[in-house]
Amino acid sequence: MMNNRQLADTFTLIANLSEIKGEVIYVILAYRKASENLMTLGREASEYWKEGKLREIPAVGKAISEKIDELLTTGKLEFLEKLKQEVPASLADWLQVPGLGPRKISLIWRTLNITALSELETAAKNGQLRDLPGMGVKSESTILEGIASLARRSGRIPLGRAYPLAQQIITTLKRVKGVVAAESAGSLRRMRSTVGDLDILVASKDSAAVMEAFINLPGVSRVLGKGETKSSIEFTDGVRAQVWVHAPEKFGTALQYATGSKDHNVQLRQIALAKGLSLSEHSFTRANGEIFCATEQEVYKTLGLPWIPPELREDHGEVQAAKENKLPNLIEVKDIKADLQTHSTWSDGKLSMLEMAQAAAKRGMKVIAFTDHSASLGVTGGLKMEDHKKQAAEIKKIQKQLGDKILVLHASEVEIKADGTLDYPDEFLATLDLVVASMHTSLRQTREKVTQRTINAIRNPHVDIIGHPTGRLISDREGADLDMEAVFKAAAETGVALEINAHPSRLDLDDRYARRAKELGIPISINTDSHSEDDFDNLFYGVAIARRAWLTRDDVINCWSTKKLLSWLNKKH
DNA sequence: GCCGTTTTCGGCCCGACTGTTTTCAGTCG
Repeated sequence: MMNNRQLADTFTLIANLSEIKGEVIYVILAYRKASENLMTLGREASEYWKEGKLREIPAVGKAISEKIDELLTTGKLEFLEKLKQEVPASLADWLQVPGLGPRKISLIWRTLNITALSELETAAKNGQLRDLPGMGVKSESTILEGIASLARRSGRIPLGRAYPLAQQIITTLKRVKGVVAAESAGSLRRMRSTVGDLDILVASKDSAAVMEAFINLPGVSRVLGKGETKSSIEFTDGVRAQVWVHAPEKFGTALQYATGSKDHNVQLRQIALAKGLSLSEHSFTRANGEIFCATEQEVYKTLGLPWIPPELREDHGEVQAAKENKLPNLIEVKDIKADLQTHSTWSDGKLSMLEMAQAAAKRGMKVIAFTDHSASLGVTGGLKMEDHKKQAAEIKKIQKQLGDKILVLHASEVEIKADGTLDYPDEFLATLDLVVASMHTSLRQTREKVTQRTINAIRNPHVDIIGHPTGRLISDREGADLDMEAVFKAAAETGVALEINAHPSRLDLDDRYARRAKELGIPISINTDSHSEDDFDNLFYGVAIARRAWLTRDDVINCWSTKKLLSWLNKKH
């Protein structure tokens, strides 16, 4: 059975090959849109299919639902097979080469009759491209550089890497004379868990000075383009950044435009048109003049809408919600009062429990749970049952030192073992204040096995939270092949919380699953999984994912009062 | 190919930048 990612990949391939073939652009956009929506869907398309409700998926209409049906029924798609005979599938890879688009690919392929990327590289090196119509020596070297840059780049950039890098750039640009404001934009500002490149927007009347500073940032290896309003660069590690400079009085429309998403912006432009206005990054224009917006608030106000937080701007219902004044009151970092997964020197943490508790208290936490690993996770120095007596004694001791600054909970991150049992017996789990159950091993088990394993843990009467439920590591490994809908069903029935692990290499649950979990009334827990003091600052990323999932403070157990949290925990311990 | 408080047909993706050109086509976000 094909999963959402495989379906999305199929429709992206159809879009790419159709584009090279020369299909009308709107057909291609429709396939891309459907592909994107499949990727961000909180449920498997196969579930919709079983219910006969495929067309409830946004951007899936008659033609695409029929194709999904064929793919799920037979595993194949006649339409795609035919398309591949017209346009060799390997040409789709060429689109990844920066500077190469469908027109040039089509031209090169049809005239030189080559289809492999390696053949393209050879042709460029041999000077076979420069005589093609509309191409020259420069386009040849652009293509060669593009192929080389493709090899250097390793896919999308994790948010945890992109965000600090962008902050550095913003700090530098803010020091340039004439700069009034500088902010991140694009998917970075929307806080997607990975971003394609870094988008930055600057308000200044002196664009030249900003551009000069931008292309001279440390670590820049290539300047990909430099103009008056837009420039882009590539760093030695292949990361790309782009800056727009607009006059301060246009900053609102420019920031709104640059933040996207594309589909969100399309929605806004349509509302503008209905009001007789045309919205661009520069201004609103109408028959009798222009309206300039220095802030985003003014942009949304002009459209008759409340300001929409960037994390929601994915065209996932936020414009409709804004129209009805039903935008969620999104959770903020300051709402979080408890960190329910942290590690100390008792297992693989870097600091003592006292040091960790003090660091958490400094950041406004009222409760910290030490969830040092259980015994079977040997590499982490996991605790045997008898070790817990000593840990409990130390907690008693440090609690006296800490006073009422922060409450320390004696907990455990208990391994969900490959056979589906937990690392400690139930009688022991009952004695702990809190139990997080997580999987770290055998994540590649079959869907049935790994799903059942997780459900077993959820159904254990003493488990409070499932830690990093899918086990994914961003840009490193896919999560387990879980039947998430079955996992959600069990969690909804038992009231077990699912974690949004805030570590930027995890961010697990991701936003689409967290949103689905909320829909089903499942409590969410946002934890840093801290192993050192700096790790506590990752909370910000976890909250960002929660905001992308439309969560409010009521959805997240870490925001509850200590009293409410303890009474929730006491039911199981 | 999708979608509908203007539409079941006609919109939807438009502006900046580059390179190859002599007024524009292709790429990108």
